[in-house]
Amino acid sequence: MDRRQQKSREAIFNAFNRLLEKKHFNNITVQEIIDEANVGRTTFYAHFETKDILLKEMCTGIFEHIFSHELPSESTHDFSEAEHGLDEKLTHLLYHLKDNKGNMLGLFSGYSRDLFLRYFKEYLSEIFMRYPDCMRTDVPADFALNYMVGSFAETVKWWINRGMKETPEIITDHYLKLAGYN
Amino acid sequence: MDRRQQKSREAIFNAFNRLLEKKHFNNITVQEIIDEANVGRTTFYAHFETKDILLKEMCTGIFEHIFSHELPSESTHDFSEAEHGLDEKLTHLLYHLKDNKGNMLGLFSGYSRDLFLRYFKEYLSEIFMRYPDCMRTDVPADFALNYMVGSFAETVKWWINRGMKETPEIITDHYLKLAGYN
DNA sequence: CTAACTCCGAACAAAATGTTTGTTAAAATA
DNA sequence: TATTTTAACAAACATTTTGTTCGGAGTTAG
Repeated sequence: MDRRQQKSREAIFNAFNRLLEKKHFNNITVQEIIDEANVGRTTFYAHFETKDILLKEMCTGIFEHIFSHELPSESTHDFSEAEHGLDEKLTHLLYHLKDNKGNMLGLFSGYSRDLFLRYFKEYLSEIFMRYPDCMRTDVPADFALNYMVGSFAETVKWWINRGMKETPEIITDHYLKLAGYN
Repeated sequence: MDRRQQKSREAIFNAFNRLLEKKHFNNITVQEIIDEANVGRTTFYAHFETKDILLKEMCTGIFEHIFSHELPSESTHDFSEAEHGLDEKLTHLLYHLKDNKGNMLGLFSGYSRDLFLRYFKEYLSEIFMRYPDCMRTDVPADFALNYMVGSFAETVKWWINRGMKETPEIITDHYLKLAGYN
């Protein structure tokens, strides 16, 4: 890919991220992003059709990076997955989030956590679906999945809200306790 | 209060609600609301400073109505509360939501559920805090509260998403099962 | 009845949106 | 190296949205 494209794209992402630290997504204008990123108006629209698409692409970028470790390709020998329990997976995931905090401070700790978490849940479902054993069977399956994903996302939000003070191990432990996994 | 004010306010709420059924909050303009409500531009801004405040006032209006039954004043004799368990409270709450569906279809089933749920959770916390017994003690108290509120909100979202097919009793039962209450 | 209040439409400036145009510089290709 | 493609850019543009101001007309309440 053209080096210039990367540079522009990067500049826009960074500017957007900086703005997200200070303002809510809704109240950020394309004009502000352009000014902050110091790119031409035309350039922005050449890269991103709308502000929403910018957000979406930013999120998928993060998640594809984070979840690439968590979701090994289908071709991988299956027992390698079985080796890692759900608790290890979740802990590992939280470590990735904590590490990425610096890069994605705007999305994580800004006024737009909810948007971030909406995309987060999509990827989270993939993980939980790989652990059918931890799913309760006395309620409908999709209800159970939604409950696990939703409550974990809420847990992460709680964690982020307070500045990620606790270790990932502690959070996973608390979560799995309340989820009735232990 | 002036009857004209009520009429205008009502017209704006209804128009906003109709628009929320079709479009996401972000993509609704004040102009559209004005046109749909058939009120003057000046009138809108006389009532609501911004679009966000309009949403907030609409939500608080709903919740104050719904939760007025659920949160009796402090002066009420306490044992009347103790009579009703958490399960009955939640079921009762879900019935209110289901009844109000017609009026608040836009908020409930539109593209802006997340916004609705954010305000919802604030009121929900009030309820759960009245039932400290159902809160786990092997994790921090605020973690437990956040977990209960968050997972219930996610449950409600799931329920709404699918058109509220199940009865409130069923939903409460499923939820309390997974919350480890039974 | 009167005084205060509310609505309305029109007009307004300021800001944001999304597109077009021609030019310049960088990258890919041959 | 020379050529061609590609991207960035500033400037200008029409359009839409925002939020405010004005005077006039109708409604409400004391």
